[in-house]
Amino acid sequence: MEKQTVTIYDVAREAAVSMATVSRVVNGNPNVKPATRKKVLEVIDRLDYRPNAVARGLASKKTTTVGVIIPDVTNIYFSSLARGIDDIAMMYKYNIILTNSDENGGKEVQVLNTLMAKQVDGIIFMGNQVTDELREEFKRSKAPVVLAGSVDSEKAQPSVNIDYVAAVAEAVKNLIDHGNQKIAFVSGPMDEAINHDYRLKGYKKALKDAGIPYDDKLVFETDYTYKAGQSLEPALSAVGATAAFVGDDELAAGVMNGLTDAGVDVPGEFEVITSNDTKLTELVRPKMSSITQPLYDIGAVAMRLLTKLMNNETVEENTVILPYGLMKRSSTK
Amino acid sequence: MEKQTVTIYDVAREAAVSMATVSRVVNGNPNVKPATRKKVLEVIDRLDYRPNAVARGLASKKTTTVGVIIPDVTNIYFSSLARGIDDIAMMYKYNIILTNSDENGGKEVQVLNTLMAKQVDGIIFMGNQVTDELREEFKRSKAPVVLAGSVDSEKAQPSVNIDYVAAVAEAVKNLIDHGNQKIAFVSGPMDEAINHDYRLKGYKKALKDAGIPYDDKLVFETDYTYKAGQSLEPALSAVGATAAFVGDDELAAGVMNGLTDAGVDVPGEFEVITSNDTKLTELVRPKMSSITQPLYDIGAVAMRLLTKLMNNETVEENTVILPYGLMKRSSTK
DNA sequence: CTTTGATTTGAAAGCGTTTTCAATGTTGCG
DNA sequence: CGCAACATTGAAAACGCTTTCAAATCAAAG
Repeated sequence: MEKQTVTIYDVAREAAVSMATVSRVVNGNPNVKPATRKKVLEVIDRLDYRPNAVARGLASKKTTTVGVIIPDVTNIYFSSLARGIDDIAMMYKYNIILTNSDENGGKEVQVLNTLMAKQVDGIIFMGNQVTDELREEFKRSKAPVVLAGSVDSEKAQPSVNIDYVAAVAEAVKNLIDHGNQKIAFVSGPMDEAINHDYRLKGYKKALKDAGIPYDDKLVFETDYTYKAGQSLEPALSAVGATAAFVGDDELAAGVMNGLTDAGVDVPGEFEVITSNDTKLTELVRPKMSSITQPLYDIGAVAMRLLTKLMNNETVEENTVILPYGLMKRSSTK
Repeated sequence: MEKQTVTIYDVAREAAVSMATVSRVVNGNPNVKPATRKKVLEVIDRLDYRPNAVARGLASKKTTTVGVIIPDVTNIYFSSLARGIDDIAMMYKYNIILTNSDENGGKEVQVLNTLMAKQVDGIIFMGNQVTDELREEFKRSKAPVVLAGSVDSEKAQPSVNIDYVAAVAEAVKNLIDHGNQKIAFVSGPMDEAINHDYRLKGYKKALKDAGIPYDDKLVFETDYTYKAGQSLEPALSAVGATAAFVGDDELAAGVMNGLTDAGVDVPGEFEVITSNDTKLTELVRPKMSSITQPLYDIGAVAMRLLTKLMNNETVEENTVILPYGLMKRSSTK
């Protein structure tokens, strides 16, 4: 009992018109006499005809789907962006092909290629590192690519971000204003542009502005996991830090809980401020102070930008910077 | 400077063979003389030919993409499943079209239709409620549908889950064993099958086994948000509950933090046990005791099952039940 | 050398749309 | 009533691949 598929041809026959006409009514083309349109619509309804998007894609060279490369859906920072992306995509009738990259360069390139093979109309890339190889692939892509919540030091691609340097500087200044002199900088891999080119820069700037010498013993490079943060406590205490700026919320929750579990009072003896303002900041106790970012909007704006690019509309500014803020909760004084 | 696309025809011409032969080598068909294969491969490489998946999909009636309907990517329970799904999908060369449904029946039906229009080879559905309308759509779909971490009271679709009734019963029994008599049941909407048909059933069973009368004043129906949980404290105290079973981790974090913030000691004065064993359970303080579920595996197994269905392989059992456990952390005695 | 059977190959017909271009209908106006 | 101008329609050619089927080639056996 193989399910029978009804094609545009069937509709044309039943309605006694040509395929072209059916195609017109399906696509809302106005050049169809109302009476004809009605007749066709009735047949479509009666036969329960549904246009085959693949055939449509082949003929029109538009698939109305965009590729989204995400490090890990399970990471709430990125999934928040993804939610913004999907909502706007849906609003503009696009679908999302979502793939996890684990920030693995090889996998990213491979995924990018299959996305291009699938003829996506555009691509949104999230990830902390844009390698040269990736940059090359972006260039060769006929589908526009925009980066969401992700930086490329070369600034070759359209992107949507906040001003990380300023945000981190402000966060660190806040810590300094509270009297902290030894402030740890805790981040993911330092070979990622966002860490060495932006966050660290903001950190150094704040120190410099306050006349505090930079000490690389206070820089902790680790990976973005709760566990990694949690196990940082001994080291943090060892260098005599009294505060920390952390580049990721889950990581921050880890360092905070690690501290607390070791008997260090947060924020009494140690302040921590984090970066992404995800739900997590509210779940932990004490609640974490954080740089605030319009997560959903970063995704949404990136997708909106992509729609323009896909439409060949001229966009005034390719790299958009959204506003950030600082939210004081209970992990800082 | 429109980017030129090279087609199978170009390759055929350059290699002085027919399209059929090129197609064969691209698809790894063994009926090609090694020398020919080599020649074609060289041309493919030289021209940087990449097969157009859309055309391929039209011709072969297979798109190697599956649709995934998820309530909200931002919900870590579901995103954990999604991660399992994507990994296995990738392993079998499939891509995922991911769409958020917000558990909104209308949106689900609509999304389902666009997925079918896009000719996905299969569909994975996540959501707490399978409405009649949805069930109808599933039936009419020529692509197989499997439910992941989601129940359908009619059991009409293949699915992958744990034994919710038993798991909840065990969790509640645990609470009872600790001496609690008034145990709250906190869940999302009771019109969802998973709540009224499974979790509540398990709850009642545990009570009955212990000879404790069921009292519907102890049943709290709310939505799956942190805030909702947090604001439950007054009500919880009012009915004199000393423990709660909660159907969702974020919700549970909310009730626990709400309790704590109101000065109630967890677990000293009030125990809470949650359902999904996501990362969140470890982030909050006290850490939450939970039913454990193989989240990643539920997604992975669902996807694996789907690949079999898509291949028309016979599967021994359509509804697979994965093992659960109980993890004691610090929110219970 | 033939024959025979197996291996390789190519021609061409789809797959289900969109889109172009020409043909046909229709309307308004003098 | 005739004609220009515009509205509506249809025929057929793509789109880029897979797949079937028959033709061509080849190797081994007689």
